[in-house]
Amino acid sequence: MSITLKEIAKQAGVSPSSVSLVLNKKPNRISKQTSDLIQKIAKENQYRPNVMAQSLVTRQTKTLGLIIPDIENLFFSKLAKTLEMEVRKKGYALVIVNSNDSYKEDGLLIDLLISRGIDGLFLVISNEAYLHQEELEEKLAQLPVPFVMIDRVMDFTCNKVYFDNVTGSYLAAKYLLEQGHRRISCICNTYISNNALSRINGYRMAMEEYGIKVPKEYIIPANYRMEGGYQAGEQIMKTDCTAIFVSNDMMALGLLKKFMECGVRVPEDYMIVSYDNLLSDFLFGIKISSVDQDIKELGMRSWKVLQSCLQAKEDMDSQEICLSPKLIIR
Amino acid sequence: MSITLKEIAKQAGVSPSSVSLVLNKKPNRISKQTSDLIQKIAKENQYRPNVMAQSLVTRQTKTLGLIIPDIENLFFSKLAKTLEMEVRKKGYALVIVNSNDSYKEDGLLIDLLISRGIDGLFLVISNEAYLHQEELEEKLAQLPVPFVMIDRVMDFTCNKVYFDNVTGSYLAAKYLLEQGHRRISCICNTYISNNALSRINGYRMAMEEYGIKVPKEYIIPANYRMEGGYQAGEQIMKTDCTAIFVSNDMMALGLLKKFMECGVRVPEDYMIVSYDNLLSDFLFGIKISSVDQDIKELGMRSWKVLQSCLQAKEDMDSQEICLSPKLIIR
DNA sequence: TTCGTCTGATAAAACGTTTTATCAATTCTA
DNA sequence: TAGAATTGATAAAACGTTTTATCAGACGAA
Repeated sequence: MSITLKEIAKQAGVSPSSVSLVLNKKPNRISKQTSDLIQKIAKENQYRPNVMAQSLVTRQTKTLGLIIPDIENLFFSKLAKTLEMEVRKKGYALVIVNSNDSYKEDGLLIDLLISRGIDGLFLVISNEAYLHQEELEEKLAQLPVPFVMIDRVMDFTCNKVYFDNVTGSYLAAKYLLEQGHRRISCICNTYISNNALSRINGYRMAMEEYGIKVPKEYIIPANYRMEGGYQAGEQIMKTDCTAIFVSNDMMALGLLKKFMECGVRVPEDYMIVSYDNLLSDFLFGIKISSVDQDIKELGMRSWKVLQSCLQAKEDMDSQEICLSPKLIIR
Repeated sequence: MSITLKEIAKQAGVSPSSVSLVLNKKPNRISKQTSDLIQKIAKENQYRPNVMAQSLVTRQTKTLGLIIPDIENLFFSKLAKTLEMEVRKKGYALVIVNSNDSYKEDGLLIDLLISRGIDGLFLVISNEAYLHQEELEEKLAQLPVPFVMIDRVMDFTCNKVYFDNVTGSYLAAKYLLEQGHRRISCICNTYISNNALSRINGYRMAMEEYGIKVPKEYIIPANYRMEGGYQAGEQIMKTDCTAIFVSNDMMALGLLKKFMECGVRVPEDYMIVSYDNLLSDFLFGIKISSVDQDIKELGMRSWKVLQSCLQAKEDMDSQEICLSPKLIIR
């Protein structure tokens, strides 16, 4: 059991109030001498304030929650890292929990975090959640703490920070068009999430701009993981397309695996543009342009938004921040 | 602000004690009638106990801490995921923090977590920590909560769960030997961590077994990240070796990048065995055998160890679990 | 009647802090 | 030199629980 503030007070021969005041650097009129003594004793005994006790009176836990679909996914682990580092700078700790991309877990985890006493919540919802929008909206409306939806957002009003997926995939498709391709297929996420839809829309926009009517078989819905991309590979090879826009990196990986196995060359046989730009360290030899999203920026902005809510005395207006992705050409 | 136990007591016209007893289903002599009333009021008002207040008196937070060097590293994010999922099953939450592989952070984070009131700690120390073994030993000895060192352990007695690195690298080197290679170099981590040393030792053991004296220039110390492997690539090419044991996957990645840039073929020019087996999803085309460590097992066993400490009334003997890696041949 | 035994419930301390109003002693001011 | 201002510090309440020892009343038995 570590030393308490009270015990320091006793050792220093002063009152607990003085110790608290000094150690928290609150405006006080304690003499330098006494103050130094207190600090010395605290340091020598490795005093660590009991956060529970502090929380009880200050009504803050200095703890934030982060719900993500999959911590093994580099996108989310990068986000978690940024968030953890940034909030720590302000004295907050971050409880990170994993929903396994399950809507049921989303709900459970929100309750779990709230009852643990977090001051605020970062929320990246599951893909499944898009099947229960109103339900989630209501649940979130009743949260006793401020929250920010990150990356995967919904249409109701709340704090959100996300990327412009339409522009991202528009850029991707346009690049392929500019390279002279006309028969461009699109491998997209089967989930009807906002992001998935936006990514198809951006692609369609670009195609339309070039006056191209997209044949049905060019739109290939797939599971958003590697398997999806792998399976989509078979479909692709049945079409006559010359280029592919893959709407996320995991699918791109699966697709490449399939191609590798079948002796299909990239970019000679198919030119590929992917989304996320998370593979650059891993794919050498294979040149794939990709839509890059600045995850660090995503995290920092989200923290800024949540921070403003935490500082505000009264309820704040919701903030909505949309970040622009950019295409990295390789 | 949600309703408090006190307020329920007032509404029900009973004492807080009664409410507490009833709501916690503690053995009590409250009449069914009173008990029902209390439950009803609690439910109607969506009573959620204040966890801080509870923790303050019960001295447990049902929260555990996890310190890892880098959450972006797949090894650690897998570990974090396993741990988070498992502890949650038992009603614990996990606070995950990132040390950036810095010893200073290790210390800071331990203090941070302790003062936040965790019930127990999972600890993966920084490589740097091996330069301060006694200091860390002392710090850990003074921890007010049970802890488990995971993967990167030290020689003093405490709970530890880790892999047998000697055997792992022995298997790796032996495989190369069995394939007929005799001039085998070893790219190893410059840090003098137990793991790094063990991995060199295993390699040496295998070489000795085959009666091969390892030339000095075959042992190539490098930064343990991609850059290290990349730089080591240059060195390698100056030697006459035909096979390489790379002591972790990130370095292997850097090495491969270098080779790719230089037109060096794998395995034609060099046969490579790496350590960690984390790249299988990412490297297609390139066949690299790798030493596989069952991270899920690592996590589960660590949790089991910590759990036994949490349940034990008195101090327990330290547990030490050493898991065997296996070589995945590709 | 008195004692013992239940029954239903409570009082009060404790957990470790923060915070505000207040106090006593000293120094300044005019 | 009296009053004002400053200095250095504290007392005590409050935060929301848990827990243990205790209490008052009712009932039955001797």
